[in-house]
Amino acid sequence: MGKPVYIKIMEEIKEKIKQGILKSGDMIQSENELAQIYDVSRMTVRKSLSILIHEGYIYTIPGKGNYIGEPNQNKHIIYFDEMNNIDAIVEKTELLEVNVIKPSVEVMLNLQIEKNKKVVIIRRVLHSDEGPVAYDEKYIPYDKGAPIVEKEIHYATFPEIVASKTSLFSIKKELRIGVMKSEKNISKILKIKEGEPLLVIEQKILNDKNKVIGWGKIVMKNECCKLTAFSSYNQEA
Amino acid sequence: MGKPVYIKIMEEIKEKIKQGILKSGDMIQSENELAQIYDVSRMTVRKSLSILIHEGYIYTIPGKGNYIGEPNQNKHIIYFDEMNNIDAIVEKTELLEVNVIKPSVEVMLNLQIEKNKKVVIIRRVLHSDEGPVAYDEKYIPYDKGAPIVEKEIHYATFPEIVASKTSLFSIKKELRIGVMKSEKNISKILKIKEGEPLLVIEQKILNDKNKVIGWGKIVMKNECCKLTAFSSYNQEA
DNA sequence: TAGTGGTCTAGACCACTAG
DNA sequence: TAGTGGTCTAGACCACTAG
Repeated sequence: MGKPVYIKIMEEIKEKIKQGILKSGDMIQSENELAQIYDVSRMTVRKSLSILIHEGYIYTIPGKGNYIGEPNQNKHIIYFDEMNNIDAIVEKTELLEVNVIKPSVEVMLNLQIEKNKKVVIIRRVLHSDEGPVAYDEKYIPYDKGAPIVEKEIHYATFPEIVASKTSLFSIKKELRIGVMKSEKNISKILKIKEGEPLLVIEQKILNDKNKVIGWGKIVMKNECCKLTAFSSYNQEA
Repeated sequence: MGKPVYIKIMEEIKEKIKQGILKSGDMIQSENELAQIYDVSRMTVRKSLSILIHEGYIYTIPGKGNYIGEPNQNKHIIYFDEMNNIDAIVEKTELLEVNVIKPSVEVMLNLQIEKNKKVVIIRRVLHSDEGPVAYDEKYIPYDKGAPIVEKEIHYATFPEIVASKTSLFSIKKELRIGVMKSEKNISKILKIKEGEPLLVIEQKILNDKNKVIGWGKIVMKNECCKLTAFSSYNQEA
């Protein structure tokens, strides 16, 4: 009912784009023209347009005008968090190991550290109410004197574990999704046959200066842990 | 150098959040106070805050104030498009089949159509310069009289194929990522051993009214097609 | 030179919150 | 009742574009 004017204008233009009345590359009316047409101030028009810009419907060339964008249907949003997946909610975690070790080459490369630097290893098994669903391995560069509190690690997500050192707001995360065949060790842990396909999700945690402050991978049984992603158009609306 | 004032204010507040000076749940100064402090108009302050809101740093309770949010490190952005993956760029596509068929139960359920409705099936193999990398199977509800142009299908992504009927702006996409063991047929096509693990990405295309207008799945050889996702904080900055 | 978008102001009125 | 954010205005000056 009492929709603000800027929302109405935004929706009208969006509708024209969706219906194809305005097409990719088309220039839309200038802000001044729109202000006249809708009998509002230019600032109100700009508020409408800023939403469309944010959602990717239009883009601006300063000095020229506003144009209809190219629909980028390849951008998606995915929610991932080792504790709360869509299909299986983790009921229990089992801490297999917390230790300070010499890193393997793989870990060294991923953490971008020197050879003699030690790392903290954390190994967990995540259980749903129906049994083990995922095996989780995380590595953090070891700083002398930084205590490792096992209790804190039990139910924490990776960002939370690393966050003791920095604000959760200042870290970035990178996921890498792939597959692998279940090996002997993992098969035993997850109670599956050897050779079964597993979903592998690598997590890299970066700080504000793009320094790697954590790396790990989680391998998941397929049946319980599919990932879902949504195209980002219209999502924010 | 000539950064706008609203950017500076935004960055100052963001920095305080990242450094932990302002913590989750804290209320920040009111818009009027900030306007006084920075000696700008309230509208300028609001512009700064709107960025922080959009990026998830703060949230607003009307009538009360603006508050520091909870960092949601589980939201990621992933780019996916069957033609341009990160590791393997598709050089060539091979069209195996374009046909109108009676759908299987799986297809029927996913397209949410009735039993007697026919569907268009499109089967492709995607090749990089090093050989086959993915096998792709798509289904579209068949409308009488809608021509299927093989040429158009060859290099198109799924949204592009469906888009002839609607604007690309009015569709939504849903991905589902999982794994599977390579079966006989697919093994032959991708030239791999049976039982090898494959990444499976289901794509569901929805129109404006949330009606399914396309469903398909693409299975990818692991070595060449890892997916990468990034946490969405700081991405837009 | 006329027109475009980018930034910014100083005000207004509103619904809502909370003492 | 004083204060908060939400909406909106009518103006200003700027850098930039393109004829």
